[in-house]
Amino acid sequence: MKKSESIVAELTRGAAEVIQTEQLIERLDLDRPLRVKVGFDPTAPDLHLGHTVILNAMRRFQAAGHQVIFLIGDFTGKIGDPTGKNVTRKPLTDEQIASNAETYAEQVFKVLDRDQTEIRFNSEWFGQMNSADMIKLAARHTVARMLERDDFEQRYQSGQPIAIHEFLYPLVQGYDSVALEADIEMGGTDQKFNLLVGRQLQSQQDQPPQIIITWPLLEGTDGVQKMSKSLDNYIGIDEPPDDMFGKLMSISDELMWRYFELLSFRPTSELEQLKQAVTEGRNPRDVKFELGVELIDRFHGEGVGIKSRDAFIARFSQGQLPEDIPECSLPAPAAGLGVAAAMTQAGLSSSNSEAFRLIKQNCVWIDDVKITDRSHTLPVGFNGIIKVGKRRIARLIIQAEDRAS
RNA sequence: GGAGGGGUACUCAAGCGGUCAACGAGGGCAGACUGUAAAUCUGCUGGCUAUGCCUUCGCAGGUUCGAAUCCUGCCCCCUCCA
Repeated sequence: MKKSESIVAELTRGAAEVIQTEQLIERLDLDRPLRVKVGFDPTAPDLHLGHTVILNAMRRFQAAGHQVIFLIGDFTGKIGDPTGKNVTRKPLTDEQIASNAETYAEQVFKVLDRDQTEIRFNSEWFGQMNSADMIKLAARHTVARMLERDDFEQRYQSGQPIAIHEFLYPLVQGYDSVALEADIEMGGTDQKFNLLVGRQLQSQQDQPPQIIITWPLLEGTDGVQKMSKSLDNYIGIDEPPDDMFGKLMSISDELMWRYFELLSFRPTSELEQLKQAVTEGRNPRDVKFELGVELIDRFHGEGVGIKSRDAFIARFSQGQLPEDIPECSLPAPAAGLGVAAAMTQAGLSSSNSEAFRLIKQNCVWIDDVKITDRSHTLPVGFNGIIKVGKRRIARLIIQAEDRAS
């Protein structure tokens, strides 16, 4: 077995698909740093665990001595991308893109090695193209082939709109590979079509076609849909450790194994041992603790994971109050402030109506006394703990309203 | 350009002159059971200065005591034909 064959197994561990493995081996045998392109659209600057699946893969290539290209699709972002939600995405402004790109860069180097990462923007080459060039690019592909893409097909069949410009997106992304002379492009499994277009365009330009590696999309905390900010089922890598830990604990046991597989750095053999232990009666919750500790350590520093775990046990298993309760001072007239209004102003409910509903459902507690009277009023000078359900908690301080000063 | 179908709350989807803040399902929130798990069961799910009032059914007008429901114009989507 050639040297590269064993490396390939390591580099693609957990990948959904490699097109083509033989080509990858050949390319690795060239014994030069390969250009590994991964595109990110600039709409969602807050990275979540789903993004880290591919970042981990990129890091592995860096560890093997290759050049990773972090491509920000700023030009593409201005077009608007067909999203997985089958809705036409709104184009972004230059300002939004600039600030999003900055946030991206900050977060990405929590995982990637800065020295082996090339950050590029596709407006570099598309900004210079004129309409004739763009039409020439569009002439390289047919409508029928575009409609092969699964989400276009589905939207077309189900009567959802598809704007013409959306057809340009795969071509633009494919052309990025030509411009960057990518050896390898990686993406989520949903990107397969776009990645293949890159191969086609490169061949047409007499470049060796890039090797494609797709990675599974991580399910969100609901365990069904892919993790995404817009579906609010995500765990952000910048989230406070305790929140991150709590969210990880709320995933189902089944999903836990998926997270282990795609996010943990533990070797496969160790995962098998954990599964075996659960089969033999170990509480899955305790195994989930280990996952939480590992990930919190990774994003917040060694030792933080254990702290989060202990805080979690104290709060939810033993019912203690959390250590740092957010404090909220609210101004009130001399007559005091209604609980509902206070809840809304403190961000514990989204509206007064919502607050009244919560009170009606007997889940609002003030200093361990259940509130059942919706007109309950907090007097000026009040200082106490309000709990709404199990998770929302705050210290409320009611102050006299400022007189005109 | 012609013919037809359609736009309802976070999503899907009923309603087709008053009993509609709008059936049902999903999602979400809360409760029970737990391991803040899943599954299951229950309640809630437009807003407000709150037993009443206000705003919502693509947009703008109109008819009517009364419109999501009828009429007119406009916008958008889909299908077939050109």
